[in-house]
Amino acid sequence: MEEIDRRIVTLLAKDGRMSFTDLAKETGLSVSAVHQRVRRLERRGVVRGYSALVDYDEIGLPLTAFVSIKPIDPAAPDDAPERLSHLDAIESCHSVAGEESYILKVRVASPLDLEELLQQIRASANVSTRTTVVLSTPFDYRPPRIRTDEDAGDAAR
Amino acid sequence: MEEIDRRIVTLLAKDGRMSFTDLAKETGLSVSAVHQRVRRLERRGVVRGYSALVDYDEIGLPLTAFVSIKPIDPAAPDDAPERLSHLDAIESCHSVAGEESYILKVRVASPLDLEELLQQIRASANVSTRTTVVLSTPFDYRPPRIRTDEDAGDAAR
DNA sequence: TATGAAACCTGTGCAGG
DNA sequence: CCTGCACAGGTTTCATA
Repeated sequence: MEEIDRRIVTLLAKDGRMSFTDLAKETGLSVSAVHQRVRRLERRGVVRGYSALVDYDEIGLPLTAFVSIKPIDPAAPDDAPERLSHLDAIESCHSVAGEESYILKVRVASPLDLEELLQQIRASANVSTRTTVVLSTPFDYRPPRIRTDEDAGDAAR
Repeated sequence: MEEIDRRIVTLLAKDGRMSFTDLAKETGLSVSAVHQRVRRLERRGVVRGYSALVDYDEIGLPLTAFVSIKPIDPAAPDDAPERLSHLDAIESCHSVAGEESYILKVRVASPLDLEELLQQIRASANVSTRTTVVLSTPFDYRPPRIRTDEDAGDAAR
């Protein structure tokens, strides 16, 4: 991906509703050229979709927690993600290196709902859980800084 | 927030670029009514913004990690978030209950970049770090299920 | 890939209930 | 808080280079 595509993705990550007209102004391309590039980025999966960022307090899900899970039976096949995906309180599921096998991020309305969710997680995936409650969120969902080719050198320096 | 607003937010969380016309169709309201509601939701901060969801592998940041931090000097004033916000590899920063004080989610290009970032984190905020590397991400950024008023009872059951 | 022009569709403001 | 209308501006396609 080269410079202009990077710029487009950066802009759309910051403002997912930016118009093609504005993207064209920012990139110096014509509207149609930008249009083609955005569609291509979507098709290639560089841009996976668009989302409104929501205030979780406002929508009645003020309690966030990280839940690390570990299989009860380490010999059993690991299909935790499929077993957990029906629980829509789970926002994300990452397989991780370390003592536990997955880290989940969950959003619930109350401590009681968290308790119920943890029971569902344990029952659904046959795992033990370790929960870290979020107290506040100084920042979240910051858009990525998209690497330029020069950045590639940074790590080597 | 009542039913129609909830529906609008749900739809925009799933597709941040959905047109007002389509939102109107989905809600049964006129375009202008939807328009007013969306603007109001934005003004009230229920909708905090819009973002393109990006494939981090594709943009050259294939390595994700969770970094838990703990102050070296527990007596010092805790201004870690401000001290860390300039590091744009940090996507999110949550203050948490538990042994550590914050959990950061970071995105970098390589293990070497992760090493460098950890040094910067430790130096910038005078903290120790504990890092959990993400191996794969079965799912992420799932849109929330917005609570209906009936959901309020769930926890009590 | 790029462009400009044409056709069509949306966003937005306003008058009115 | 709703609707419908008007028009400016955005989106999308196409012919062309």
